[in-house]
Amino acid sequence: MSLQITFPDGNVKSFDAPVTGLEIAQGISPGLAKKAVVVRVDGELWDLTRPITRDAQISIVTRNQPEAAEVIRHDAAHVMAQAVQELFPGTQITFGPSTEYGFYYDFARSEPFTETDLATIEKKMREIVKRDLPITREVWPHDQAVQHFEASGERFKAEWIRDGIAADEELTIYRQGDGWLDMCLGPHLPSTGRLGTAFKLTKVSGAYWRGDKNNAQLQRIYGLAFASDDELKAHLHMLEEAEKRDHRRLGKQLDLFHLQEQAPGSVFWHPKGWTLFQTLIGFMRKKQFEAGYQEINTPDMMDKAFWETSGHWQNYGENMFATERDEDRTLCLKPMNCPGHVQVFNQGTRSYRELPLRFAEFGKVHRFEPSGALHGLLRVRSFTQDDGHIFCAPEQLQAECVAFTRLTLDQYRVFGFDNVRIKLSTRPEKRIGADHLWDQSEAALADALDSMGIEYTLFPGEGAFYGPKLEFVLRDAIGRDWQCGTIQVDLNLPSRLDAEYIGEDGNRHTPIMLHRAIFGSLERFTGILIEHHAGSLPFWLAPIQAVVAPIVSDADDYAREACTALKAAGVRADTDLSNEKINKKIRELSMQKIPVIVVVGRKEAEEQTVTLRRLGEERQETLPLAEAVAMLASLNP
RNA sequence: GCCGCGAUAGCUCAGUCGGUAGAGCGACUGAUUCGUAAUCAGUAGGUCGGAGGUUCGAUUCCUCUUCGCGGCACCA
Repeated sequence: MSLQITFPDGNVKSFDAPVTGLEIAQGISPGLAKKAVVVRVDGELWDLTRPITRDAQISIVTRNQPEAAEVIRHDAAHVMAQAVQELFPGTQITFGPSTEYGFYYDFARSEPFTETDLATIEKKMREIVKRDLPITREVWPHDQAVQHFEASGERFKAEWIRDGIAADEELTIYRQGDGWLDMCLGPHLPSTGRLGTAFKLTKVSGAYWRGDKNNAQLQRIYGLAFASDDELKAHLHMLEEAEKRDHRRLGKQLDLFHLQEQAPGSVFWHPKGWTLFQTLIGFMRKKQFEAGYQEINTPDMMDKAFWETSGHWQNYGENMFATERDEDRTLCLKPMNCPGHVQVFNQGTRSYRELPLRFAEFGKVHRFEPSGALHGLLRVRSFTQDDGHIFCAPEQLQAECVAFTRLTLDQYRVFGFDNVRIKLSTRPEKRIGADHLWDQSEAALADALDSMGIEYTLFPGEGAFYGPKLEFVLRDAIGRDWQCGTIQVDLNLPSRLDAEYIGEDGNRHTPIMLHRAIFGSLERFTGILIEHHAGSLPFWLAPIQAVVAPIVSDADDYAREACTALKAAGVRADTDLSNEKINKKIRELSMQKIPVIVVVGRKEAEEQTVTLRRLGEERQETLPLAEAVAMLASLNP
């Protein structure tokens, strides 16, 4: 027997007998063998100890390569599972994959794991790493695997093999040391010692077996794992930084808003937060006016019967708030603005000449979100949408999509979001509306993007039952994605609510309706904005844009004068006349993320000048008061 | 909604193996007027999330409950 192994550099080596990746690596250099994690065999990742029995192209994957991290993380999950079973006999293993920065493993155990257990488990993991147990791959027949797991009380594993793995599929078992084993696709490291030390257990939580809430509740333990200690350290540092920009923390620190238990999921906006909120609305109001929208306002509560007609009660009634009064009618708080907008459209007789008709509303909607889903400003039960509905003829669809996409991307850029991705979701299995309308609608969305040369990702079957949609996903300063804007074609609601217009041909037609939003939820967008900028909002958005800080109290009057001048020019200004040294004032105002500190001392008062210090800069700039006022005022839109 | 954890001064947090609580910052008062990230001193401030229970006595132990946090599920 002879086999040819081809290396990445094109070199070929012959072997007389099956050879493992580890042996090949050792043949090259002991250093390589030590750094090796897995071996790539004809594009597939294999265990280093798995014999290669055929001609193949191979490359040794070392731990500093990106593919290695996943193997290391997956191994960490297995080592953790073994540690848990050694420490807590009777705990069942289920499933434990690698994640973006680490791993988790779901366990079934009647007693809950506590935070202190994490330290114990982690210690045991380090012990298993030290034992340097060999990890070996075995192929088992299905029956044997089912029998084994059932005999050892691993009912979840047995179920998974019975239901989840086809009989003709190869079933691999990974043995860690003598006693412990798990069913797994692999690949794995040759021994537990290679895992290294760069891992850390982070949290314990609940999870449902196979992700279904009707199934058993399992306990999930999360951990981080990296190829090197430095990477782990860097990641922990990053997490700390992310925590510092948490909008809930900054909301308190910067006195923007608060939440309290009497109003779960609803926001108390403080003056500064509301200023920011209103600045966003004002900005969008202006942009939408320029884009041909007419702003309207529709009722917050409407008869339940109306929501039955629109179909919302049947589909989403579970999540709607309804009144309870001694009346023979029930009113519902609106979860969406669209039915109201159709009512405005329906007043009078509409002509094709009026189309496209674009309505906008900064409407506050209420949705009964599950208690466990609430999260600061990002997931609330009452929120304000920058909602809009466009009523148009089919042939106007594409142009409207183009206009909206342009408007949306322009606005995001202004807010500092340059990285925006677009998702196009098309017809699902269960849907209403004729296929030719779906054809037309999907084409309108796709052609709109193509005509602008904008890339997008297709999500077949992910559209709403009433029409296809585009979704706009923002990537923030630390790489997190947020879906905000959307435009959705609605082939359902107009006819359901009897919307009609008289066409050029004199006949009645049902308009096509587009739902669209750019911010989505203003509350949520505000939260995203706070986190994206880590609280240091750009000048034009900052609730307080400039604070005049006198150095000595002799300059207080001049400080007031300067502040008045700034306010008169439309700058959101304030004074800091506290009896503190300028050092303290600079510190406090910097921590409050005030974009511009206007320092005035005796010299400035005499010369009618001001000294500006911008947030995050030590550079100072002294200039005449009038000039400074004009300059700062010009920064506002 | 589910699993787990938590709730102490305006904020951040310490504490009490059951004997009615402390710090720093902030607030207030006074002194200080000091040119770019914390001047000094003093004072006030808490039914220890809510309701029940055990106990001579509960902020501490138990039960329920509300809200929050971390995930899971959900997100029209």
